[in-house]
Amino acid sequence: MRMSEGVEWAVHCCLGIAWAPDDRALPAARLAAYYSLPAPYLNKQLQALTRAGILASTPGPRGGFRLARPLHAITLMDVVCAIEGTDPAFRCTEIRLNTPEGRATVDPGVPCAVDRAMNRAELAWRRELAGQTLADIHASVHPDVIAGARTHFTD
Amino acid sequence: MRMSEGVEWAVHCCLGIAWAPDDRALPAARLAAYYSLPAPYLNKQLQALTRAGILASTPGPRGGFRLARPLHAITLMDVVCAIEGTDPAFRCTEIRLNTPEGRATVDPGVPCAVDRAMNRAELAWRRELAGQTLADIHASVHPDVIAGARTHFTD
DNA sequence: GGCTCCCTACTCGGATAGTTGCTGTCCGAGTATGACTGG
DNA sequence: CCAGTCATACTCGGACAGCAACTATCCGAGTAGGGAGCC
Repeated sequence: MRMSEGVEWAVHCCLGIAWAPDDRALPAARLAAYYSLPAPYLNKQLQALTRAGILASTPGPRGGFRLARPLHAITLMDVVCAIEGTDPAFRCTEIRLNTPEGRATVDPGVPCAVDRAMNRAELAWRRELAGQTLADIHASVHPDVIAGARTHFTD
Repeated sequence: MRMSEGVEWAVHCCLGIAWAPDDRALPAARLAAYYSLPAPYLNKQLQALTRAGILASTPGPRGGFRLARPLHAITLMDVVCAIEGTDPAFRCTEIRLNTPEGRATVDPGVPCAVDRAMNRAELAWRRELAGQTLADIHASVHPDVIAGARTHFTD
């Protein structure tokens, strides 16, 4: 099980956009250059964030991305779902029904015990992600880093 | 992010092995036939469980797999780690250090805030997995299912 | 001088190849069983 | 009748293809801005 690298990029880029001046949108190319990331692929991730309603994009000259809502209203869960999708990591294929007596002895109304146990763990994971906002992460970043980003994005 | 399908197989097969008669080991082919799974690939998963010390294998005629320890001593975390590996799903690549001023402003001793937040969520997930044993799952399976499996494995 | 129109350049957006890891498969090494042979 | 030996068949174990998803990339649609031309 491996989370897409785009999630890390997405979180960092949301913070970078928050640190940029508010008066104008931040182009994807600028973000890519700042974090030394491949620009076209980063663009793809930012598009996903836009579709999820986390970012707002404006095309044309002086266009780019800006936050659709403040940092404290964006949870890590939002970002992860935007990039990775909403499907659960564990997907029960109901192999208990494939047993010789499966369809006779198993009550389809009762969910698979394995599935329930996995979902319980995944719920704890999601709950923890939903409990942390980008503002929380922002608060634990050293001010010098934020100041450095701001100057690089002001230009 | 998607968990390997082998995890589901592994948990169900551990239960199946537990339900089989204790006097002899259960061959992988028998398990595969019972759950309608591809035998060679299931064998691969069982090998992983053996390497992790969850199962014990005996080659030769009347050989097969049996539990290396009782159900209550096997957690879901054990099974997931055996199949998926121990690497965390989120792997921080420290892109914060790739910024122009990154190596100057970021203190390498302070961990990445994004990484810490993700690890916190993943820890909650692992904690929940470690808190559930196969005995717990076994307890919530209908007795008829267990009886059916036992007869099919006794033969 | 001011307004309108057009052209340019810039940006996002989705459609298109490359690569890694999971899925599925196969055959060889090793061993307990059972039969056979000799005492 | 019993013990030793051998052949056999069965099982796990690791090495080998196929496929899907992630990674990386490109080019086209759309738009704001600036300049030229006209009134």
